[in-house]
Amino acid sequence: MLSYKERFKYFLKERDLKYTPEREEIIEAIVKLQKHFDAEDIYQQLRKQKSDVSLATVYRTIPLLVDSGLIMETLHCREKVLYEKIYNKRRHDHMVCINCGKIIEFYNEDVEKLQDEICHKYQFVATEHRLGIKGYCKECQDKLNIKVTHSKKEKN
Amino acid sequence: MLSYKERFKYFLKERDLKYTPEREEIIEAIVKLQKHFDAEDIYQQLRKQKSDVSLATVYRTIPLLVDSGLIMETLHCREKVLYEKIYNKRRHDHMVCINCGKIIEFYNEDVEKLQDEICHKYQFVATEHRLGIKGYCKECQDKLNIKVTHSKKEKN
DNA sequence: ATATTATTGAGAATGATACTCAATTACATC
DNA sequence: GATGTAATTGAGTATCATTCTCAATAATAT
Repeated sequence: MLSYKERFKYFLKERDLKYTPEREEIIEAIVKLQKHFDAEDIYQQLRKQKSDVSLATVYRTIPLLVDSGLIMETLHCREKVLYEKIYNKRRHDHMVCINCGKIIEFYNEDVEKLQDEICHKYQFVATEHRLGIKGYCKECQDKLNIKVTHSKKEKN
Repeated sequence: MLSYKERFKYFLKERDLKYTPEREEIIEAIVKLQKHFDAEDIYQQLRKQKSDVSLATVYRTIPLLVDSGLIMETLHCREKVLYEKIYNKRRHDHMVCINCGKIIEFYNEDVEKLQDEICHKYQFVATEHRLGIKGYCKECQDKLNIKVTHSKKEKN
């Protein structure tokens, strides 16, 4: 398994694109970022590294990072696109607490099986899926005094 | 089951908000809209109805429509939020063709079961979920000569 | 070393959505 | 039906993330 830098360099070469210092610094930045991040987070991390790659270049580089399989768009939150590193990580889905904003990652084998089943039925070839569950995390349930009533909708 | 208008009127009254002609015209517009739509689509439908509700009012009304359970945010496409009517409809998920953009709706009971299971494990209380599958629809598979290899990732 | 072509930064442009504010209106109460 | 009050409206402006433009620079192949 190649390192992030090597993988990116290889990807660029494949497409006759150039491996510039700016692109290297961006790779260094995303490697350091944890969890979910947006373009601005990458830009701030670059500042921390004393790099002065422009925000425009960050935006220009994101599609390359996505195409090279290093990161992927995962969540839309408050009109922002969030990314996360996916190279060398197993895929997972998300639960988002609508009270505190906490993001919980989970992996479930059955989701993949279900996807296969559904795609087969509709003659669809999937390249990816995203399952997002919104609701309340344990802490917020306690805080807000929400009672657990599994998936039963309250009548109104 | 109340009509869209009655449901909205009731919702507004509950909150001491006013049922204005503009809001009524917006309701009439969304009732006529099919499938997935955005704020601009509502605005255009209003124009067709010879209503001159402003776009600002459309944006202001959308959260009310969401809170009243008449529509819901369903997909993010090209940085736009898409909505769809959900009142009196059973919930479903989506497959989106990344070639032609076609949206296929599907309902699968097991998705709900899976959600319960996952939420139970993580002590999470779900209010909603969204499963989106991206890939290629039948027509585009044929057009692009894509072979079906269910969910096996090609090695690279 | 040179030529070619991609890349960069800066700033302007875009486009969806939100805000501001004065004028208007819905509705509860009289 | 008239009145008061708070909600609502349209128009225009503001915001904010993202994309584009363009001239200057730099990475690679030869």
